[in-house]
Amino acid sequence: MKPTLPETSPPEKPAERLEPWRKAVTLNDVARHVGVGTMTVSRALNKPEKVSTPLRAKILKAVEELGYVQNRFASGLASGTSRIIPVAIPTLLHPVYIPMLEGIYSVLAQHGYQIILGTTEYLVTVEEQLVNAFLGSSPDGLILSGVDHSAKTIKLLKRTCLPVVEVMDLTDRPIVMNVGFSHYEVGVAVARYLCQKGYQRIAYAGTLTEIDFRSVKRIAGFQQTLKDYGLQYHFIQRSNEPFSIGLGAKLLDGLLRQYPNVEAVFFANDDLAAGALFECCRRAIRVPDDLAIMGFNDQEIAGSIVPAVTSVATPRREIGRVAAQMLVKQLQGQPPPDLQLDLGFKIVERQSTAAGKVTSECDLVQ
Amino acid sequence: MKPTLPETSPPEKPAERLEPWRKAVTLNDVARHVGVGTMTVSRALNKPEKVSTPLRAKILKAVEELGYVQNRFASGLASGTSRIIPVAIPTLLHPVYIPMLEGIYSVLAQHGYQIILGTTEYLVTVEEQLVNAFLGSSPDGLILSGVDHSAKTIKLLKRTCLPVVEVMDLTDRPIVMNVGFSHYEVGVAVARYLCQKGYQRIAYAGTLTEIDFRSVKRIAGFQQTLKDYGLQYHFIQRSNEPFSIGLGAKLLDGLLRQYPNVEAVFFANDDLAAGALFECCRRAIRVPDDLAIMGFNDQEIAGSIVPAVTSVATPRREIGRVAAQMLVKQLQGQPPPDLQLDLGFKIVERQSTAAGKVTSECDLVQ
DNA sequence: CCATAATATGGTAGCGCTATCTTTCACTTT
DNA sequence: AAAGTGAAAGATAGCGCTACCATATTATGG
Repeated sequence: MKPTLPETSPPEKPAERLEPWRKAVTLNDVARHVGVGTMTVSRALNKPEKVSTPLRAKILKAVEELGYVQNRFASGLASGTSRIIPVAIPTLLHPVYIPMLEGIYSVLAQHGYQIILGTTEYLVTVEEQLVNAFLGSSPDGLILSGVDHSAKTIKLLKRTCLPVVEVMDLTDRPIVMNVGFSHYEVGVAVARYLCQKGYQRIAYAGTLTEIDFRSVKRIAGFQQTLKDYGLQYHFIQRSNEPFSIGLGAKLLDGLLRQYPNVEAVFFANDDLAAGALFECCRRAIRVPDDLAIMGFNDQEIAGSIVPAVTSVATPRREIGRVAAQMLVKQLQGQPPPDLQLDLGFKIVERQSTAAGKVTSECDLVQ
Repeated sequence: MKPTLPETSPPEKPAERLEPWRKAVTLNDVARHVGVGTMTVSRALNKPEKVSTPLRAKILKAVEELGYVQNRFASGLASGTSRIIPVAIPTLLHPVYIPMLEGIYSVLAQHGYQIILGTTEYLVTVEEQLVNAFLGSSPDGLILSGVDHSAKTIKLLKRTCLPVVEVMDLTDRPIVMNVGFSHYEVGVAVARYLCQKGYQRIAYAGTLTEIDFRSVKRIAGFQQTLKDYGLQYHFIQRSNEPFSIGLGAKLLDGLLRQYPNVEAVFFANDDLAAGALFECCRRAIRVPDDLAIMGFNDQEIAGSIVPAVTSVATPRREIGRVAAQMLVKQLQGQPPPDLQLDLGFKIVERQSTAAGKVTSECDLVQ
């Protein structure tokens, strides 16, 4: 993955339309066709109640006939509201952000907003450029993944005074709004869960463990809690390759090599956990008897695989939906009562760690 | 006598910015700050070679200081080119379209285009509305998934004379450009493959088998080929639930109930195949000895699961990249030599069907 | 040293739309 | 019947930017 992103000045040739480039139908065309003023057509489209029913019918008919499509640029320029919400996610390569995106889309589309998509590749510098590019389309609001941004990004956003929602994580100082859950607390909860299960030699395995702020926070909570439980050796198996099932096997391999008598591993996501599980299968390592495996995000594979993998259910789609709803409310002039929402998470216990005592289905945290 | 007005759609309140809404910095602000004309600033930003180096430096510094961000709306309005490419995919719920989206994004972002995202939910009517909305942002081009559209959509697109790329499927009559592979041929190839393996009682299992045009085509090729091989009974197991691993188990269950002595199943995608495989595991059905399973798309899970699942590798990311590249070329005024590209597919043989004779790794088709 | 051509900058007119104000006119009200 | 009312439609002025053309400045040649 290379972090090349919307360059500010890629001076390409002027865009050329296909040959018989026909000018788009304008409001004026419709107005003349019906024999009314442009404002009347504009109103008929945007504020139907302000135009008499028969006239409106005639106008709508003409719109249909001529194939008129409102030019959002002109409309946006004139009215100062674009109905565009850019959304920045870390990457499209990791399936975890898709449900969130879907949640956002489902709400925003319903309210007539268009979303502009961008990825940060987990880099605040890329995010900075991205936000800059986003602001160029006079958005009505923004949704950013994560709460860690460059100072410049924050300054830029604060100055615009636009409603911004930061999602997937929590922060003390949200730019405006914030919906997510605490990754630190996930680390704490998982470590506590594994300790209470009686495991002593516990490891974490993941990718991008240095640049993905959220995984950094999970690791921090995880390590701190292990320390609190008196376990001194908290092994972190790292990799910088992109997430994938196959990588789970590699991580497991590296882990076993350096920490042969590990008892339980917390993987940074379920794909990795699944890959590790498949590898255990090949190596005849029994799960959970020889090795307990725990995943993160409660993706579908966690529950389907045999043995099913204990995971941390995170409300990704819900986060997207709630974030979009907050934004819409805000834009409708009804600021939501809470500018910050902690949607929490749950440990979903399954067979991959069920060797111990407790076997409750869920363990609500937060 | 004015009668009551039937509302068309509830127009929301005008979007309101957060309280101290500060007007954005404009070109003019920068120009005044530097003490030059607006055109000079505009040029310094867009056509750097047209402005003397010292002046440009001064201007860029002012831009930086004031935090100026070009208003793409105004720019688009004035220049007639927006650097926006809307992309329509069927759904965000199915992981298969994400790599394609990623491919598109990686290329377009590099060239400074922004993408507006929309989903059609596999419905041409929704696509029609979506395209309409898309056209409102004076896009420089469009990317649509699939080649089947409503007459109105086609008319609308043809009239705009915009470069459109239809992806993921092939058609005789592309609107402009077309990148994908033949789903009918996939059906043919899979049926032929299974027949040649010696299977006789062969079934297809999938979802949205009636409205997803691409799966309809695969089924058609599949059925026709089975018929050609003299196999009369081609069982199609259908469901309308969204794709998921869990659904694979359900489909398998229904299938076995109605067609107990089935020998081989072609699933509409690898998630379904994986779900079926897990179910086989639970029921102690041996794969491939009792039942051969084949997937589609060659998602990562197909190769990782045990036993690994034979699948059809489809160049999804590549399709996205190529489509975006064609579009960019077209917009740079260098129309690509071929307006249609068949990127083909491969059958990747793995253990889930390896009972037969052939064990070649790949089988290039088309 | 002036004609001639570059080159560098500024001025102006919209792009298509909506906010805002103004006009028109049917219908009340007194 | 004159004045008042409010709804419906029109006229006008930009939104912030770039295309285009005009102008100022400097470079080149004879």
